[in-house]
Amino acid sequence: MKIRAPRGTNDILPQDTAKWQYLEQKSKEIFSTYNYQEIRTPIFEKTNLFQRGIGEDTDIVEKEMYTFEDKGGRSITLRPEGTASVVRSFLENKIYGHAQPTKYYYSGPMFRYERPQSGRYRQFHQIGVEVFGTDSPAIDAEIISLGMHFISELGLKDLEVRLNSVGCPKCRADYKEKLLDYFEPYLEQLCSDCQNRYDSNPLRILDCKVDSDKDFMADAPKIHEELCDECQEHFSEVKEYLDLLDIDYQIDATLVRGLDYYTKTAFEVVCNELGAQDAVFGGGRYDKLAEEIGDRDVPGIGFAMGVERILLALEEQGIELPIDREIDLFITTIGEEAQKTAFRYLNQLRKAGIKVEMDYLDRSVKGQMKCADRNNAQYSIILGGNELEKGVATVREMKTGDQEEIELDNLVAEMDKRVE
RNA sequence: GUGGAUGUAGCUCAGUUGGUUAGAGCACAGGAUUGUGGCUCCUGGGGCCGUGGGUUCAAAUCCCGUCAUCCACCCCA
Repeated sequence: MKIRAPRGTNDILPQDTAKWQYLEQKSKEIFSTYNYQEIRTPIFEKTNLFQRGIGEDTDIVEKEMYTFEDKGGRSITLRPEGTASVVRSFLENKIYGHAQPTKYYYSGPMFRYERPQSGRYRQFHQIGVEVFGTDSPAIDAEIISLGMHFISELGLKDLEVRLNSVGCPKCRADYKEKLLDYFEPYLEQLCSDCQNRYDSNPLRILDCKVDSDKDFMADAPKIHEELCDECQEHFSEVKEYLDLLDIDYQIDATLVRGLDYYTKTAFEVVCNELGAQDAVFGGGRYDKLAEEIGDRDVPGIGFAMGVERILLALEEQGIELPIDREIDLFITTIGEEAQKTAFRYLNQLRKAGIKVEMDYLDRSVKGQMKCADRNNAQYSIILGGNELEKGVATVREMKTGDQEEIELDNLVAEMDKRVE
């Protein structure tokens, strides 16, 4: 086979699409009980939306975007995440003029040019939520609770909520100074990556895997201890609301969002069975993002969860989603005349809403029965010369092997009664 | 972008120090049972051994390139 799916992309085949459908349907159900509504935005946007919305200095923008020029000479990018588009839409459609808050959810494919590995693909899928128009700490707790509600409902276990606050531009700038001062004498001892981080993104030094064991790490200043009064207050209220909901969490000082418009709450929910890419969902508050993209000061917060990662975790934990793979009946025929008669009944049964299948490959009776079995048919109908002569069909209940004859004229009505 | 491992049947994998028609289990098809699934037995169809080059009398096996997959780093869902 010469032509293959591009690197990092996956076909989702019927045995899996059933799981995807279940997941999507379940998420919609739960999100709507929290009064979140679906929003659908384009899968591609103008490149500068993401440059502004995610940040020029991020890896995503620097090296991971699928960017191309369209025939009109515009620079277009396949969305690498959902938030920027949703914020853009919120501003463009002037939703801020409506009563707030606005609570959205979305789901769909995202694209990042990265080396694939477990739980990471070039086309991957996220289900996410965004809330605009309030900076209430209750909403921060609500979306964490909402995400946990959803994945717990699926049966996932061994989940850990990690929580931090990255402050606001003001207190974060002060903190950065403190951090730089602190690390300056140790600069020589840091790994080469961290020496770069010292200039580009000092907060990242804190969760470096290479340097984590070095003794000076433990005493580095923690951001959640250096917040300004407002951010401190917000953070403790988020914790209070989470406590009210009995949601366990761990404060994680290494959890950061690099950019200036990310503010206050940052969180991540990890699953222990997942290996290196262990975040099932993650998000945070971005009170300065709307200002960056548009010119409105609108607070926002959201999370995104990785559908592939959820599926992976479910598999690791041996959790079977309740998926119905049965058919109601399978029609087995003997001879051409029976086959044609069956084809008519097949049609009538289907129109009555009964899930029916038959053989199209001229298989032997035994082969057709096998087929019925493989399809998990509840009943199989046998139609041959004997039956045609008597004007009946033999109906076999597959589980018990019990058989009875039913008048062809009553077949649809009788089967309708029998199937569940 | 960096590092490591791996590519043989639809799937999981054997394949000896290079040696003649490349194997097994599962799956699939047919039969044992003149018209009846699940168990058992028999038979059968399926492979450019990822791909391109090289070494050799001879390559699935050795060497190099390339593509892909997996794992990890970076970063993130």
